[in-house]
Amino acid sequence: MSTAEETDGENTPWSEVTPEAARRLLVAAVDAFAERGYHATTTRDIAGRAGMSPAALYIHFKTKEELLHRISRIGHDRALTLLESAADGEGSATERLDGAVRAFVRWHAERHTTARVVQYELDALAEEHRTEIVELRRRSDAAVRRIIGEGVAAGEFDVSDVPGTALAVLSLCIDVARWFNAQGSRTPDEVGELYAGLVLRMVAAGR
Amino acid sequence: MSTAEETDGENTPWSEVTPEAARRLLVAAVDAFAERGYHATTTRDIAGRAGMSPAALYIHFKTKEELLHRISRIGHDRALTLLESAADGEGSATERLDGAVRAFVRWHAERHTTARVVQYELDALAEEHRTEIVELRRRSDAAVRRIIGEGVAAGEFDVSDVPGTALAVLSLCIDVARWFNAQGSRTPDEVGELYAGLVLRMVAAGR
DNA sequence: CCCGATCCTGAGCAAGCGCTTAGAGGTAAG
DNA sequence: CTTACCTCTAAGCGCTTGCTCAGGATCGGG
Repeated sequence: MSTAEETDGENTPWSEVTPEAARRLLVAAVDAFAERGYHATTTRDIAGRAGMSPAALYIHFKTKEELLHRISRIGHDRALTLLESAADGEGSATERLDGAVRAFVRWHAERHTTARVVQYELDALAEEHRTEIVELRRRSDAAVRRIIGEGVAAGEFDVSDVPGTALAVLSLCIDVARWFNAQGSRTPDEVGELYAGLVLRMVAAGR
Repeated sequence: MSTAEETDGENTPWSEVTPEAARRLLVAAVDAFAERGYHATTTRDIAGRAGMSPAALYIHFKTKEELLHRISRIGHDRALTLLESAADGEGSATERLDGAVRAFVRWHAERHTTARVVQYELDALAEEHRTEIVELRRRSDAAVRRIIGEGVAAGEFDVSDVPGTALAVLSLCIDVARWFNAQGSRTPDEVGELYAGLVLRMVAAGR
């Protein structure tokens, strides 16, 4: 609904987009795409939310699809960075999996507007752009698989189907973007805490 | 992609839709909506897939949205029936949760075309239709919550946040519709088996 | 003052959209 | 045969879509 959630933070989300007018358009597009979906959003709506005329959009972006591509690319880069730095960090596999799930879930809840576009509008991308993004997703999958695999090797986890479990863990986290509501009763931190606990139970070695 | 997956089964999925021409249109709409999304699908495309002229659609359905509503209603009815009959069946909470997850996941995998429309095109429904459907979803949530709650009461499960865990279980199952691919390496049964195991670990009492 | 560069608007084009209408073709009762 | 009904099509209406283009406003350097 509002753009408030995107306008700050420890990491100034869209700072790589310049000039400022282009950033305003992009943030407006994130809101609109998340609210109604890519195909149901008109360029007039995006421009209107950014306080500009429809033609202004085409000074900064060649097409409506380029807007989606830039959003998707930046979002996937951020999500992948979160996962890989958790996977390659220090600590036991248990600690790293806990951290990865916590960070990934927090991002999907806190930035659920962006995440919704990133996770559910993949099919609207042009062929070449989609293949680029799919490669980023493959690396996300690999990061989670790596943590779980190392946990099994270290005897911390008991998992018979590592790829399947990694898929389920990612799937669980991603779906947060679909149901999370900022007005709801849970904060992003609480959801991260809950989910990290559930995931650790899914992989925990017997006892 | 194809309509093959929808054209049979133990329960003849769209048998309640008559006459046959209307059913053909509806099945075509399911395929098209699942493939490109509701808004990106044209009435000309739906009619074309069903081998009819664009105008034929309007003899059987008043609007494009009515098609989506009927698909969504029938799909949600089926999903809810699966969950409630598992929840109210016989056996321990463990057995019932296992059965519920298995059946719900199987449905999302086997009928992933339908499920994708049912789960991800809610926002495209008219206000009155969406509130009707949301009520069905509330009952799905209640069914899962009931099983888990009873398992906790019986000492079979150890769950501190019952609503949160029920939400996560449903979320995990629903997201199968997003990633499941019929050409992939896993059968619906295998996914059901894997997921039922993971869910039981999530709620299992210590040891 | 003029200059070019940058950013934006008003007006609008071609194409495609959801949906309607007039009427054709087939079937079956009277 | 006529008549009524149901199913479907050909044609197209009114509107919205993504996008374009000629030109206006603003600014810093000469």
